[in-house]
Amino acid sequence: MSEIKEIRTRFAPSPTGFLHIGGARTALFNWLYSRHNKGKFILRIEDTDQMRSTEESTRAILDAMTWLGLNWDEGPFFQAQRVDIHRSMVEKLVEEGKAYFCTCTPEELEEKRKRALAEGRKPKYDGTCRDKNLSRTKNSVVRFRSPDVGVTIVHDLIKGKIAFENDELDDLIIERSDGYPTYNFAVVIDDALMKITHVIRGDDHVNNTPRQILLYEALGYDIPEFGHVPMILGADKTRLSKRHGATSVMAYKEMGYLPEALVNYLVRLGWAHGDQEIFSMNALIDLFSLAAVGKSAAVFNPDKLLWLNQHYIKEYPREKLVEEVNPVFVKSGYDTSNDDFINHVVSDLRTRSKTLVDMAQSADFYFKSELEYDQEGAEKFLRPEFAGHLKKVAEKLSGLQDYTKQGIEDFLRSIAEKNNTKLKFIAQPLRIALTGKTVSPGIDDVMITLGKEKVIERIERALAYIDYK
RNA sequence: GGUCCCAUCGUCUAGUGGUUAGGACGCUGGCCUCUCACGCCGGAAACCGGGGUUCAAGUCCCCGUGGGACUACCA
Repeated sequence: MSEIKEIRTRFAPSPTGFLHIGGARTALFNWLYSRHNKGKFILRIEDTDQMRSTEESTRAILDAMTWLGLNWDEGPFFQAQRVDIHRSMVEKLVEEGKAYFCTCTPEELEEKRKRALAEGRKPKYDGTCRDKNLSRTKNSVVRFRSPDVGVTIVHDLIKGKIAFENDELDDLIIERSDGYPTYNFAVVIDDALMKITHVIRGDDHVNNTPRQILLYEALGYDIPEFGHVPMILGADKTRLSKRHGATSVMAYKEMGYLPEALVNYLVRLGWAHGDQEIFSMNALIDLFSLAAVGKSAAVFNPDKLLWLNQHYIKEYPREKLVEEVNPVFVKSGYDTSNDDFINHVVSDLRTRSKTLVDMAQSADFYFKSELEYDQEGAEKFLRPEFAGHLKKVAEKLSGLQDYTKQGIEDFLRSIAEKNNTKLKFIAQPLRIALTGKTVSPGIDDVMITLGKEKVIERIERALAYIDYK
């Protein structure tokens, strides 16, 4: 009986910008895999690029993770704070003859690379310093002595077996002249020391994997499992970027998306469970597996995300939806102090809003004290021939006992009947009078939400408008 | 250029040798109806090409083609 190892995954973004859609999905897959296996999810910030890393970015990434509900069990660890460890490992490799100092300048390297490319050779390091047995100098770097024979096999959980000829791999730099480790080295050290069992990341890293495996071996570490998830592409099938619209997770929050919608959308990009489209977080934790992750790149489809968002707005528990939309209402300048009123507004609009921002926009008439009438609608329905109907409604409304959806509908229908007209010719003028628009929630719902008093007030104002005209 | 990955409707995908190739978004026809939505019913829409293997191939193999990634003292 073999010992059962705790599953440990990690998300290791570099803080050089916001958390984007692709990174979020990678984080999500890691999170789900650890949760499904009752393991641990570790967050590590890869900030060894001192030039490009910022604290704001770190903050933004953490915020976005939190918003999505991707909580971490350990960290955030900061790679730059671990350079002493990395350096000591570099030292160890040098001592063991598995790494060496190199004094080739970037300019020389660039020159050689260009020439190799021009002559149709592979632009890999030519080993100039490999056997010179140099020692550290001011601008020296440390290179890994990569084996030039043999084959390195990556057993990828998603893509299967991938073989690389070792002579394709060159002696990569593991420590830069500024003393900081490079990505391929630091990531190996940290993953090994943090006991990461499953490295799940974008498939732009597959070509790095054999180098990293060689490093694991040189360092004497156990090699983790790898799973490379396909990229997310834009509509033109190139790597997703700003050109394709919003790519920042938090931008979607600003646009009125619900985190559940984004998570649900993201998980379905590359992963499927039969025909199922809608997944709660708990369902995902229960069902997620790397075996069901597809191998091919996926195109980001904003329309489907929008549909999911609409779905979640429709299905959210009302209290939760009210909570989510409240800040958006406040931002629009609406008075949200009356809970009962807001509850009604949200109920009226939830089946006709694709985003929270959308909802706030169409909710404006509930909060305005003076309505502006939609021009076409007013011309069509705020006319003398409908004034009588409106007047009747206003007059009789105060006496209406059954102020409910059904009661109001019966009431309006009876007025239509008595005036020998269709409900439509009562409802439409009423709609303009109460909402200023030709499009709104059901007129009965609007009346309930607004309350008798405001309804009568707005009808009177509309009547005045008709007279004035 | 080299290395590596990928390939089912426009898009996301189901499919693990025998299916009328299924679902979803979008598009579209209809129903419902006080408008708009929601909801419901229906429609158009796909196995990149060529060779094998097999009684049988979207599914396995090979070769093309197309797309993508990497090829940094970025991660």
